[in-house]
Amino acid sequence: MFDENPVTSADKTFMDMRNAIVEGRIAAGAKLNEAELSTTYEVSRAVVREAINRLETCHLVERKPNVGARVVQLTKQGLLQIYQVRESLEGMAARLAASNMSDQDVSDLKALLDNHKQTVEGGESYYQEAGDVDFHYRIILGSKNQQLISLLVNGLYHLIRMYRVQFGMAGPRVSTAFDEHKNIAMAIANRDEELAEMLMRRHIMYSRRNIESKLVEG
Amino acid sequence: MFDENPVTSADKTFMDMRNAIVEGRIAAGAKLNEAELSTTYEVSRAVVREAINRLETCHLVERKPNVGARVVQLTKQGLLQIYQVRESLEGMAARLAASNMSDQDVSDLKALLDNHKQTVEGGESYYQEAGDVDFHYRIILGSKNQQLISLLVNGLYHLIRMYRVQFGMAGPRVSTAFDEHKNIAMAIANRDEELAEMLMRRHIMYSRRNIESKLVEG
DNA sequence: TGGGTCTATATTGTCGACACTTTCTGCTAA
DNA sequence: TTAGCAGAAAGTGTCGACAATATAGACCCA
Repeated sequence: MFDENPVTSADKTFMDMRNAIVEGRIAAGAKLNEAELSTTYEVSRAVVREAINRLETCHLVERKPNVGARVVQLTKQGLLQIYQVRESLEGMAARLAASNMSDQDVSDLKALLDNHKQTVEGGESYYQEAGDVDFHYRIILGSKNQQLISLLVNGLYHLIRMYRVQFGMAGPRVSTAFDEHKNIAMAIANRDEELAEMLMRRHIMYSRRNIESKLVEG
Repeated sequence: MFDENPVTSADKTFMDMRNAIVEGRIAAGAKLNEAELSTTYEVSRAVVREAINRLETCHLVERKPNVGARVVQLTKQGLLQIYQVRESLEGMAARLAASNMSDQDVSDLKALLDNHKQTVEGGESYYQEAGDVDFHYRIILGSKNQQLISLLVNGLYHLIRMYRVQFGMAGPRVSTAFDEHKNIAMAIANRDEELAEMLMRRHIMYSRRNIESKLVEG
């Protein structure tokens, strides 16, 4: 959904590694050994290094000169900081989307939610997750602000996914979240910038609180 | 101010190229030829490629597979989009700084402004620019939100500088901006989160308008 | 003359080898 | 016993060469 097809070998290695990290097959905090990875993925070290560079760009790994790269550590504090940033940026995205989305964009968004509704009623949690990501993704694109799009899509989204997957919070708040989505879409359709931003910020805030409560339990 | 000393050869090349781009010695929109750059900076192509990767990370260049990298094009629209994002992110930084800065941080900030005042009265425009960057930088750090810090410092700030330098807007609004800084610092010292955010957002908005008016003239 | 194909050239992508730095290990000496 | 210092091992940084791809230009044909 996010990425075009990988054209170069480094593209593919980057995506493979990214998925491995997001899904925890490469553990959080783990050291990345270039030689080892190059045999695993059957490419040269140069390709692995290129892939690691890009992983660093989307904040999934951290590098230290002459020492190496590690997968980021997942912490409660880190998660909350991401949600703080998300609230601000996606709130803004919703506001901009309300003024910049084309009518076509808006009806596509509604159609997405209709589709989504079916699967929610079916109760399939994976599709719920995917649907949620897709919804947010479209609003980000709808902002038509390239800087914002780049920051969120290339910069934060995979990290968010990583937290969701590894903290085991796929498909929370299913029907509630769906209603929130519907209201946001409505505000955007009405070109109500202020309301769209407010609803999006609250939507993300609720999501954060939901996660916080789970973390305290866990 | 921003960066530690370069430890590796790629670090140095990256910084050199970054300055060259920000200051326009490598023109906006220019194609980056790896072989050529490798002779210019007297390093291997691998090092140049690494540097280009990092330049891409801070949005100063764009790469296309099998084609190459170009310096970003500066457009009025792009500038406005950056300022939109800045308003949101730095507003948030100011709010977080008001709650998270240590008392020591706050007095350092005040001291900075006092120093700054002297140079403003001296009327030295270069120091004005540097002082402005430094002020904003401290508030960003004061937010203590790593994600936010990374997005702004590694992701946006050099691009902003590039616009400022190449659109020839060094040292605008000198004394006005200084007063705004003072008010923001005051709000932070009073731990008034809401006011700090609002003042910062307006400060950046004024700055944007100032630039917009210059652009229409130019 | 215009369009299209094919070749030649330039440029990026990938590779394996070597250089340098860090880290581990075992030894020496107080 | 332990602190500290070699020396070895492991890992990252850098390099030059080769492979694959895209671009530019010549040539052909309608």
